[in-house]
Amino acid sequence: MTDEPEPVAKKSRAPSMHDVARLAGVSHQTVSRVINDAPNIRDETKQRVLDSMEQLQYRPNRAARALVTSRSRTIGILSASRTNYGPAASIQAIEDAANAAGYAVTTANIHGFESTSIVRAIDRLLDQAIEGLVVIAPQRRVFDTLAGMALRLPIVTLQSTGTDGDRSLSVDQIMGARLATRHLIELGHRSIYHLAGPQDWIEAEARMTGFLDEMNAQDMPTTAPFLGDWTAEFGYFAGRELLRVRDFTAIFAANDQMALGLMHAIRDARLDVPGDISIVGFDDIPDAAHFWPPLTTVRQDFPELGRRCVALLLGGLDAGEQYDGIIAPTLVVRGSTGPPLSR
Amino acid sequence: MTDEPEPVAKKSRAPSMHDVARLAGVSHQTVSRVINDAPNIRDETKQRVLDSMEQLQYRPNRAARALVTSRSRTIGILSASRTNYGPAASIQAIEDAANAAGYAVTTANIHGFESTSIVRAIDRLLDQAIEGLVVIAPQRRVFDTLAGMALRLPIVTLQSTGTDGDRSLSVDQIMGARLATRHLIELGHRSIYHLAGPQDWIEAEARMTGFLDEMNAQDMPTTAPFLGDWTAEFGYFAGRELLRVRDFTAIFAANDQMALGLMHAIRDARLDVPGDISIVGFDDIPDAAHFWPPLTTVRQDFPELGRRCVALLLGGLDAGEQYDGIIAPTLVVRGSTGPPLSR
DNA sequence: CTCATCGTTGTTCACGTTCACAAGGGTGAG
DNA sequence: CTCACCCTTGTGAACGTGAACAACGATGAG
Repeated sequence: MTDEPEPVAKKSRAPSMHDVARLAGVSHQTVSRVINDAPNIRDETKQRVLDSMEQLQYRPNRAARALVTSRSRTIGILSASRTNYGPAASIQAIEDAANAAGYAVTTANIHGFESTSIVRAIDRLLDQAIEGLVVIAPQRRVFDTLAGMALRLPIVTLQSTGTDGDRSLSVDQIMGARLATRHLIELGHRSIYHLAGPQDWIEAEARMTGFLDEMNAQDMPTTAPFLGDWTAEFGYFAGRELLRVRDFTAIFAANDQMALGLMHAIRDARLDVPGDISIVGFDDIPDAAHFWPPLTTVRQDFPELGRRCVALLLGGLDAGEQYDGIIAPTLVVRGSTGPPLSR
Repeated sequence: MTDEPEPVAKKSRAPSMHDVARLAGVSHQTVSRVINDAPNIRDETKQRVLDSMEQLQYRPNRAARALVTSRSRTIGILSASRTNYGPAASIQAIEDAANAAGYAVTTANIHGFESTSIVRAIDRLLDQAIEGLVVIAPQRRVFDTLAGMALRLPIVTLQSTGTDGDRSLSVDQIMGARLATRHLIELGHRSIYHLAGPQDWIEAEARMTGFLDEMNAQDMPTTAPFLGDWTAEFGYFAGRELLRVRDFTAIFAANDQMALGLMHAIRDARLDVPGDISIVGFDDIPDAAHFWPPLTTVRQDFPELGRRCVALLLGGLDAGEQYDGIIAPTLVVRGSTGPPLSR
């Protein structure tokens, strides 16, 4: 009888193509054809295979496929400060678009600012054999490191100025900054400050450029921008510093968080926004409409950015093609801006 | 001589173990041993192999390794609303901890509330052959779906109540809610409303439970909580509705965003926070300290949560072990709460 | 001197899939 | 009737790695 050496214990391994093939009475290759829906399979055969797959709860083994095709079907994202709204929204959009195209996504976070951290992050992505790379929230240092590594990969950078050799895709930061600045000038402000982002960030640089361009175009005097770090905390600190001088009637902050901190400092000084000082932000994070006062800001369409990003990357993977790399931002006027009262 | 049939054109394929082995004059198995630092390798041999790896810029092929070991070394994260601060911070912490342990991370987003979306998301993770699953921002529906699928995987759920059969790990939501509620009561408030999160969310339910527990413990009358959707937009809407009645002096909002919207609505009604109405939030997002007024809220230590989560999951993968699944939250008192004026 | 043992290295196979090619049966034209 | 061709399916090899086992030389004990 040899009573059941392994009656049910024949488990542990997941069913493979061969198991499906055996059950369906075909060869493993036929199963493969069904999966990759190749032409020239008899309908009845195909159905029998599908039924067997269903019955066994079969799942293709991604590793085996990657091994033989030497394609990982994975996209890597290199990101910094992903708890911020912009990067988070971009990542989500990229993931969704990539998934829809049958690609998986891996992310690697950069901490701090040492270049070893950057190299390690890229290394982890390469270990995953990514087929394409998206760089979010790029800093000069990241680009330099990337250039030094001479990767043989399609790379798309988000939120850059679009002036680099790599393919890039971005909301037009310069135009956004000009919109914000022009809005303040049209309201009658003559002395406008800019609270910029960290110097290393391409995004911050572009916004600063946009600010200066517009100020110059309108023959306005400019002062050196204040360099911040994107946080509300810094905005608050910067506000307190700036208010010591108080020779301005408006501030254009390089993002919404810093604008929030600024408004906090201004209120602490018993001044009014926008009565005494107008504030403009950048990003239009979901909370911005409910700040006090509701923040005038520049809206970036992050989901659209993510979608196009994947289209560009995958298009670049399969074949070169045209693309429109610039997305126009929109100015959203809310309560934090108004004409200067005193003058 | 057979002079070099393909002198330089031998490209395209990445170098494999065999290439390294040939260069070092050893067998591929020796290379394998060096990589997995097995014992009993002569130092000189090891060094020669390392040099060859360096020279060829060799990277182990993860797919091949996964195929033969049938271990993907990948952790899956099932998340919803990841543009919010809490989930985003948790994901980042989990990734970092997982990477440090040599694991990769894949995420899948749930959109909307249809269970097909949940199934698809889990399916994508299973396609990646994940070895463990982290569920962030869990909703009842997700758990039901998960239970129905009977996965043979270690699962850790974040931010749940800890009452489920699965291993879970969370900041103690009930205690956090009680802290917030007690704070309001101690200030002298007698009529307190709760603006809760979406009904389906376990997290929202726990906060509501904490609120009701504390109110009952102190013999306070309670009214039915208002059910929201986590957004500032909804907080604003809810605020306008609640102000029609205005039979309360304080509101405990289930997260900071909704608290922000509430404060916006209160200001629009020409009322003062905290003079007329005190507001408490939950999460302590980085911006909360700069809201107007700065928000009293309950702080959750998301990074710590992520770290412990991975420790638990990986501990669970390798061997069962003890764990401390509850992290205590902290009440952060700021300007949005004070004693009731009128009474 | 011989044999067992240990440290070090090599050989062979298996993992689950796709690719290249072959084989078999049916159909139509000459 | 025969041959060429197409449609459908099967066979065998290969991808890069790790596991099991074998082999080799050196060392030490008897």
